[in-house]
Amino acid sequence: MELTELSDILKILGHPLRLKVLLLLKKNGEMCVCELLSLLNVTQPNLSQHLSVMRLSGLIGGTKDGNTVKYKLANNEFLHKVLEVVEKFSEVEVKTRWKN
Amino acid sequence: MELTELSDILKILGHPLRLKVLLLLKKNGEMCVCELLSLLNVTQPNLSQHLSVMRLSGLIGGTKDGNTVKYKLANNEFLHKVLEVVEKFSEVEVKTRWKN
DNA sequence: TGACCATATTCGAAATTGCTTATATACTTA
DNA sequence: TAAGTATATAAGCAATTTCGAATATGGTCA
Repeated sequence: MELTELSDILKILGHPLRLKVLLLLKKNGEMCVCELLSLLNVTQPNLSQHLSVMRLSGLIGGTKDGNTVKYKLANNEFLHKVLEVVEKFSEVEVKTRWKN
Repeated sequence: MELTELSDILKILGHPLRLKVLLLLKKNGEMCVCELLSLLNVTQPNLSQHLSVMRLSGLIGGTKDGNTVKYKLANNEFLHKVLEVVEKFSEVEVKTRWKN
């Protein structure tokens, strides 16, 4: 991978909300927007815009399931490795998926 | 470390010039600005500004040696781990220090 | 001292980012 | 079909980033 490609990815990780979403997706495998929305303290359009950024850059993929959209991490080894490092250094307890 | 602290660091890595500088410092241990300047295709103020950003955020440290300033990576384990991942995925041949 | 280095800082303009509010789309269900 | 739900998109604006040009600082050496 080219250096600019790597720095582009790191730049996307360089926002706390996006980083948190990626960690949640890594931990939970697949989540719909409403689940993310219930865990993160942001407005729906704001979250949607960040998801859009990550989708367009290929870091996440979304599949429509009826009325909802489920997102998961893309198959990007660099992304996964960096997220592993982040997990290791993060004290923040990334909440698991809400279960009823 | 808090998530915002981690994303702040990743944000700084999310610029190709800064990333390249950090990789060079990691590889070469210590370099003066003029060496960096000779390897990177940027103006001196531009490089200096980026160095300033990295210095202020604690990712690098500089020591004055007569007329020149030598920079090296700070002792930041998270930074080192991420850079290792970047190195692993980077096809770009990071040039070693210029020798005469 | 005065003329050079190497590096840093300042300033201003252009581009980008991040957010809010409003609206659109698309699917579901009554 | 109409109303509701989930998600996306658009428009506008403030804040931030990035860079170039100009200038400042501080050390060296003749």
